[in-house]
Amino acid sequence: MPEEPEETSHGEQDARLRPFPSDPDEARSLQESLAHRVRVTAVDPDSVSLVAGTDVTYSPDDQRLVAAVVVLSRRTLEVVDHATTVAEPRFPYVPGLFAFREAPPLMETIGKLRTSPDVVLCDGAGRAHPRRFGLACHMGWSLGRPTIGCAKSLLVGAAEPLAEERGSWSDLVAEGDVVGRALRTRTGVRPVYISVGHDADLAGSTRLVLDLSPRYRIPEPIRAADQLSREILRGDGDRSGNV
DNA sequence: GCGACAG
DNA sequence: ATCTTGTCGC
Repeated sequence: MPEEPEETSHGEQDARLRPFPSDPDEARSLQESLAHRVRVTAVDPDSVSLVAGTDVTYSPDDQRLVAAVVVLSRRTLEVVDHATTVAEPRFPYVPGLFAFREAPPLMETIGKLRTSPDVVLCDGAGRAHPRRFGLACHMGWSLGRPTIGCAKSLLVGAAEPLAEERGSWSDLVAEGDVVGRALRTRTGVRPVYISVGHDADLAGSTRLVLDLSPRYRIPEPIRAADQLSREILRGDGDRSGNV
């Protein structure tokens, strides 16, 4: 459900109605017109109760996908809710247009949750994007709630060198802008790349993602969504024990 | 023209 | 992303 009913241009009203065009050029111009709407707002990790992680897995022939969203307690990291959607890919993978492939099934899946997460952690980029409107921004704009992008590799820019210790970070710079941070979630392991999706800030996002990654490189909510989507794709019979 | 390119 | 288990090393 969209957010506040602000001054909206005709173009943006149109975007509300058709947020996922199937034409690549139309998709790019939509990103350009929406990038300025990303809100950077301070997020206090300690006030976050529920965090959702999202991921999508594809069948080898790319004829089927499974979108998964898992909600964990920020404090205990226990799974409190989850939902999945099986669908057919409607948009090809094109670097920079990832949202048009993954956001539709993810939005549908979030709609199936019975809980309402305070923050959504997306597997991909937020503002660290050629037009500053990656998947996490698109999700945040569509949901009207805080989102954070957490990518395993870079789409744009370069990260300043960072120390080997867990918790160290450095600026992620693209075209002269600080668009995110490289964050070391495990000592001696490649960093992950954090960027603001919507209604978040880099300082709060960095702390939150670090708190959510006590043991592995990838934060728990995204790991849980990754595992769940793979299980469903494989057609695992026994799913008992899951909340 | 060439290389890079979230998942 | 996906095809895929064990294995080497800290």
